[in-house]
Amino acid sequence: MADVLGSALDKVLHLSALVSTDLARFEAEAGLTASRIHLLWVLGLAGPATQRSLAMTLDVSPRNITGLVDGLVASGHVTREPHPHDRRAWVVTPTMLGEQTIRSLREGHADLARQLFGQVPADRLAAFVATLDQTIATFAELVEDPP
Amino acid sequence: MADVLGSALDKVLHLSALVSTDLARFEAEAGLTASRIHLLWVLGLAGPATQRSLAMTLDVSPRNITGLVDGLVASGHVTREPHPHDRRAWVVTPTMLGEQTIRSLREGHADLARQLFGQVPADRLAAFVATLDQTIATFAELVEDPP
DNA sequence: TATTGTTATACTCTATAACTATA
DNA sequence: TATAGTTATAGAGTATAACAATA
Repeated sequence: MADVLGSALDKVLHLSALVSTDLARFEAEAGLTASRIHLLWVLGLAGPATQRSLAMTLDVSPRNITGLVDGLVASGHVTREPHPHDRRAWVVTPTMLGEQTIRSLREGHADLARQLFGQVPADRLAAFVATLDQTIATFAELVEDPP
Repeated sequence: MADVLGSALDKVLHLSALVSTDLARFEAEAGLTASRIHLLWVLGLAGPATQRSLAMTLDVSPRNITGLVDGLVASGHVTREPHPHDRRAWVVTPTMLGEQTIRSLREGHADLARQLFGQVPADRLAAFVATLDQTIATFAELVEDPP
């Protein structure tokens, strides 16, 4: 009964943990960490960004971004360019290596999705996604108006 | 097309991230960290355990367990008892506070599952769980026999 | 000789607070 | 006065390697 509900949640978390395992393989191969990969991913989505905007997007302190960008500059994945109109700010831009990493990140993500869900019939997959949507929406309501 | 597949994966990860947010609230309330909560959770599932077995279960170094247990002893959630038959080993056991924390952890988990999935019709939930099972099984095959 | 756990050392992620340079 | 980022400081999680005590 209520067991089915808990089991659904457990399985979502289990799948998510498995995907994290897969990411860990990528981390090892690329010599990066999860946080740095996350930053690169965001750069790939939104393009070059100031550290301030990265701090907001990643929901992390500005000081933390300094450290992450330091690491990515050292490994050659991004550069810090002067901001064209604001001499206080830096613009963080992926290098060619960074762009390449972002591409393989995307490919890995798409491959994994294809492998995981490719065999699921279309109607069942649609229902699956709809249930996820409903659940995510429910969660948003909970956060706004806790019981 | 392939977009649906990626979207399914993204949404699983999104829901998982939301659940982690919820856990963060618990962390703040209980004055604990995610790693220490994870250790307590495992103790709740399997009962008192040696540090060695905790290291294997949590897939973390023995040294790391020393630190986590140090923290949980300091906060009064667990005790280190001498192992009855092996004088090298400690047995980590929840205190009354630890047991109480484990209980509220379980309750919070069950509440969340009920809130998230309670409004989903039974047949749809069953299909959801079946899709998760299939996906998790697919992943296990991938890991054993990478493409 | 193998196992359990700790000390030593080091790196990353994270935060807050104080500060500099610039807007 | 407010904002962008860095320096200073601190704590947690993580790892490997060397070591002690015990099996």
